[in-house]
Amino acid sequence: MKPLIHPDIDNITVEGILHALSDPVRVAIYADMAGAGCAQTCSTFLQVVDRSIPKSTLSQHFRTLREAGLIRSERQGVEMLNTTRCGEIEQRFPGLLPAIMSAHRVQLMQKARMARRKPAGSRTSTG
Amino acid sequence: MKPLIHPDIDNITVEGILHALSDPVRVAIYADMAGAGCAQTCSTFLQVVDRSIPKSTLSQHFRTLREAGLIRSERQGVEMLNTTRCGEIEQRFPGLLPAIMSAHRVQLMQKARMARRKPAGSRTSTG
DNA sequence: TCCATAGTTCGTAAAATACGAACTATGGAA
DNA sequence: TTCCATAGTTCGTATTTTACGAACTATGGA
Repeated sequence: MKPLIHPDIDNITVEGILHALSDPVRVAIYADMAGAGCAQTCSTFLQVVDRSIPKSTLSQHFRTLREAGLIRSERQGVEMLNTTRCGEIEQRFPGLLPAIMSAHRVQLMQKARMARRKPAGSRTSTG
Repeated sequence: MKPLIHPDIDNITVEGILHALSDPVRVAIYADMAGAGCAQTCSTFLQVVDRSIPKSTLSQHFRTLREAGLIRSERQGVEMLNTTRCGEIEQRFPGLLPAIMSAHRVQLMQKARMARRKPAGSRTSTG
């Protein structure tokens, strides 16, 4: 098993962060993790991401988050404990993650409103 | 020629914005455009992005920015005038774009510092 | 030693991206 | 009107990235 890669704080890039968080599954994972306040295992997120996502795919998503510098993963017995690196990133890119998380919440709330308005799976046609 | 697609403000997603700005060429274009204060043509950015980038590729980048809702493009005679939609987006996702642009500037400044420190094209080895 | 659990890696099919060639739309000159 | 130049788009294809099942690795416990 190859050792996990955690980039040094100075090698974390804005593009890497944005790319990592531009995927709905990953941003959901990250948001949940940021809100959790304590380290969480990978499998925890099988519940967060309600679709039954293959664990190989989930593993890749964690790798992407890790190599973008967003999270730190440490083996703890048979499982893997993940924590966000938001403190470090806040130092390097002040306000970036809070703004993304805030925007993410705005979007979640809007989605919830839309779902309440039109129950079945219909979408607005946007030319 | 198909009509240009500009998503309605309510259909602009955080993921779409992050994806669009997760490319170094696109974020450079967007940053320049946001700083310009007036509409700019596509070809303007051939200078901003110093690499000689093919115009088909540049066109695709503009399309990505446009369809993510970040910019608005209007034909003006023989050329295309582009403006950011930062006002609208600020309403929907307050603070998101300023934070990304700020982080981008931090990164540019760090790169400039590094380049001054080590003139030739050498990079830090980050395992 | 054997098994279960948690996650990684590999192989391959599907999707996204880059870029040259060909095309479209507009404006100006002959 | 016809022809040409400019600015940008679209198409075709090679390359890169991503998704996911199958096989593998690492740890803990019976």
